[in-house]
Amino acid sequence: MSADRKQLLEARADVFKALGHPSRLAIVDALADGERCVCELNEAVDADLSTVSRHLAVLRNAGILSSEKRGNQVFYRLECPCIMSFYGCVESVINGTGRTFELERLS
Amino acid sequence: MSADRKQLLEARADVFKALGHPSRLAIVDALADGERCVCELNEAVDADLSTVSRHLAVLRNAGILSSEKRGNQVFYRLECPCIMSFYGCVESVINGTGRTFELERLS
DNA sequence: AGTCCATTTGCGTATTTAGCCAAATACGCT
DNA sequence: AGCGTATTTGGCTAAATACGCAAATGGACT
Repeated sequence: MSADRKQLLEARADVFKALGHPSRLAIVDALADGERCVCELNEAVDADLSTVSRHLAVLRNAGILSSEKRGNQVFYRLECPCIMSFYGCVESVINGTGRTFELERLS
Repeated sequence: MSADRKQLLEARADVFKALGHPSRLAIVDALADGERCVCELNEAVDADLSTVSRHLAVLRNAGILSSEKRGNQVFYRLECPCIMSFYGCVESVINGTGRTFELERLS
């Protein structure tokens, strides 16, 4: 396997790894319809604020979120809303149906 | 957060977690155009056969792959090929462009 | 029963990740 | 400068994950 390919696979894996935690998916959901500050996200996640902050860092490092400080607060937003389009397929995996819903057209 | 929602988020996270490893993504790629036996997949992955076997188990448990034993070989296949459609968006996350390529139409 | 082949599993170790608390930082306001 | 609010970071512990080696399993064939 070439070094380039290995790098590509690692880069992709990092994105999926970042999505691989329920709290982080809750954060992504909460950002689906626009930016939120950390304190709002904290309410969506049922974990210590410091833990939420670390989850946010994971998502930001993966390139999934971007953040902007305004005044006292830090606002996070989805960098690539296309992520929301994963769920149809993910749900089909979960249900074990093999169905692909809307995304079928793309394959 | 309701128990149902928590369960949904965990189920989704399990799928992403399963995809969150470069060797497992290499396996998924190798299965993109049809089933393969373990020994073929082993060649695609540069790791001990026992490690590959465990990666396969992770993907199967997540519902991403299914397996069938024929003769003394085990064949794996992608249960939901729609997963391949994730890459456009994932690539855009990696590139940090915010572009969504083909998937944009779906959001 | 015995052998070969393909795959999985038991087990030990090393690494990574998640979580919390407490301390640090950054900003706005007085 | 000093205070209050918002967020991040240091440090620790517990739990989960990844890995290879060696042993076990299961099927096919003699």
